[in-house]
Amino acid sequence: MSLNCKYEKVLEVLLGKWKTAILYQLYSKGTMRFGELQRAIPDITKKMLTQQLRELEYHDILLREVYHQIPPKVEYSISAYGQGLLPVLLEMNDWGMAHIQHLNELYGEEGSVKAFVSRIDEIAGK
Amino acid sequence: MSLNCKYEKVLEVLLGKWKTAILYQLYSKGTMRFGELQRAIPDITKKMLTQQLRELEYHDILLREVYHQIPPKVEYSISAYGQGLLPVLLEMNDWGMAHIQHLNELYGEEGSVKAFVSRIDEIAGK
DNA sequence: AAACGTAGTATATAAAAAGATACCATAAGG
DNA sequence: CCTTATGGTATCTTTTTATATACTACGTTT
Repeated sequence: MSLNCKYEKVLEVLLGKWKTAILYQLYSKGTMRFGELQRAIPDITKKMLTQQLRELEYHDILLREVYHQIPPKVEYSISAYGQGLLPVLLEMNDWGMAHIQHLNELYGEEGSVKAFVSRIDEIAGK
Repeated sequence: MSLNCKYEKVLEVLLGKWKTAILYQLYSKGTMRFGELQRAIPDITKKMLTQQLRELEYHDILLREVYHQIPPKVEYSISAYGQGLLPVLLEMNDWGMAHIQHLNELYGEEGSVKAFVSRIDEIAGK
């Protein structure tokens, strides 16, 4: 078996409450400005958006282009390297959708978070 | 594009500091007892181990078999359904290994966490 | 009768992540 | 000369996660 724990690296790259939403926007829409991203992702703060963008940029998933003008303009997009992550995300996506279905079958519609918590309590015998 | 944010579900399943290690053990070794898992994963506490096992059990990734004897014996293994997660993990694994390599090329060997932090600071202009 | 082994639970604490809010620089437009 | 727009940063508080440590149940062994 060639599973050697390195898939954790993917988790590291995707880790953070907002990465999913950011990547979804950028993979779908191509290029977006900072403010555009912020408007597209309700409730995210500038701080969080900046932080998560920097982390993705560090991992070379994102490209950041600064236009030196005032008011400032900064554009974000998926890098060429970052495109290579897409197939992985798509496979995760497929499994994820099937899993939501599976959880419904196991625990019913109301499911997801609510059922999750109470099921945990139940398993724990509370 | 069929990326619709559901890959987040995989993250949810894999979320938690110790899930990676637990799954690694169980996918590799098949069936393990509670204490065996604890010994195989240095530094994990019983509390964390129990919690993470329960979460994986909730998601039907794991099977928990209780032998009613004293001292107690409880065996954990990957469920049939959980086997379906393996291809996803393997693909994540492949990308992860390549990514570690990519980060080395970008930032050098000492890299990973240390370089990560300082690079973030650098990008942030500190 | 006390100690051991197993698979936990309970409770309190510390550390990490996220959120709220205020602030900054600068040019253009009124 | 005051306001607006943009893309942030700084600081503090709250929430979420993880850790440390002690405790339990019970049959078997010493």
